[in-house]
Amino acid sequence: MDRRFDRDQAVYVVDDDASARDSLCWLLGTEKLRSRAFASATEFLGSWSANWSGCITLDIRMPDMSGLQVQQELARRGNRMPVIILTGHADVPIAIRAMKLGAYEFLEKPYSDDQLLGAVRDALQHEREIDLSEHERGLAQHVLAGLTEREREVMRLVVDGMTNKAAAAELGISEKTVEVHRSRVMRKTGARTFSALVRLGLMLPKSR
Amino acid sequence: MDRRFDRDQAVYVVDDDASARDSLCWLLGTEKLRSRAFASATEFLGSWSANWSGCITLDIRMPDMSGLQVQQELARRGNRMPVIILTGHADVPIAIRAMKLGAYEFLEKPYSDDQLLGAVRDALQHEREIDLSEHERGLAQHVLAGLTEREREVMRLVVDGMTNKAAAAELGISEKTVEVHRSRVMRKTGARTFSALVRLGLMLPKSR
DNA sequence: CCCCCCATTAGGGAATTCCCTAATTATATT
DNA sequence: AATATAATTAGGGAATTCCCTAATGGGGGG
Repeated sequence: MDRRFDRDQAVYVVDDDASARDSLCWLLGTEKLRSRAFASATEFLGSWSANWSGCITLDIRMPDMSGLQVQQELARRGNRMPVIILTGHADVPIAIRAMKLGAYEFLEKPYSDDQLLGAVRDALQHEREIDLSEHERGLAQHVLAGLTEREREVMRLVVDGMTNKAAAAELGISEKTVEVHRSRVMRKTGARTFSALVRLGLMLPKSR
Repeated sequence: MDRRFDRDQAVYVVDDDASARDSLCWLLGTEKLRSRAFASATEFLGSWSANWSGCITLDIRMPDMSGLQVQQELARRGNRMPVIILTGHADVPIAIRAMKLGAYEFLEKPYSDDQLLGAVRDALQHEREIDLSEHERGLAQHVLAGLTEREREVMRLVVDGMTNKAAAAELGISEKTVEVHRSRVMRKTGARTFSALVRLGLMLPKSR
């Protein structure tokens, strides 16, 4: 259920030029890097999935859609993989736009094998680090999702600083009930201390 | 004492070319934007202060130091002002490096007045927004700084989830003492609930 | 129809927090 | 020397949390 453990990284190669694709994938293969090739932006965006892991190499000049447009679309969809722009027809304004759109690296053809492999390795490492820090958030969301509606409600109030009594009054239920929910929340979330619960609660969708 | 209210933004113009400086400052003046000019990187870095507010326009090619080096130095010093690169001798690799160093905008000479003013306005707006969200952190740091060493110590432990008893054992002092420190911390910080204290504590320099 | 999950309430006891007053010692400031 | 601040400990009482067991009613699923 938790896709966050599909941590097999791949390099997603998007380029309309078949020979460029092939040589790139071959190069990556020699370094034991898994790659997957796409002949067009639409093909890539069509199969893209939010739980892919790795990085993307993107050509700027493609027939169906520019690489910058692909970047925009990826950003809109919440993509987390670093994007490496590879292009033979670059100028400064395009490079700047790509970087503003969040590109991780921007290489002009011709680039050396080492440049490319270095960029890919850095990107993969970067993604691992990003993902690591977001892993906790994911776990938090997961356990939080396992709470019942009422439990989340109670959690929100007590984490916000209310005493059991105040929360009970707020919800119009008995203090004893709040107590039960609260302890169940602690058990389900695995929070051993109240402060741990507060920290967890910061990831709750904000209340009122 | 709290400099965060010195919110007068200025545009800090760094360029070794006197005529470029002058025309830029004049242009900014016509739009009621305050500016301050520096004829060299060293002059600018020499007067730079952490509590300046506004944005920076930087030439890349300067005699004493390159604009990229200035960016690095600013980053090292924890500069928060957006940097706009203005240069007549740009190529793609330089542009990419500048962006990776965190440049907010990168304009090639000749640029239009509108381009420049647009970039400056965006940068100033951006800085205002950044600063707004960091204002709370600043306030937190401020109240936290008003605590004594011992109080911070106790706060760290209890916010970390320890009971008074456990914290007392950890510090080798009486539980009663911890109690006193704890309540004083609550009073000094203005935290009315424990959860508020925990949230405040998240801004404390990391513990063990 | 029975079983499980959810929400609810209850009693009771141990541990803890919260808040009050009060006192001692050391260090630093005036 | 007198004052102020910081750190320490103490007693006591009200409020709260924490943890245990126990029971009731409503919904769903098998």
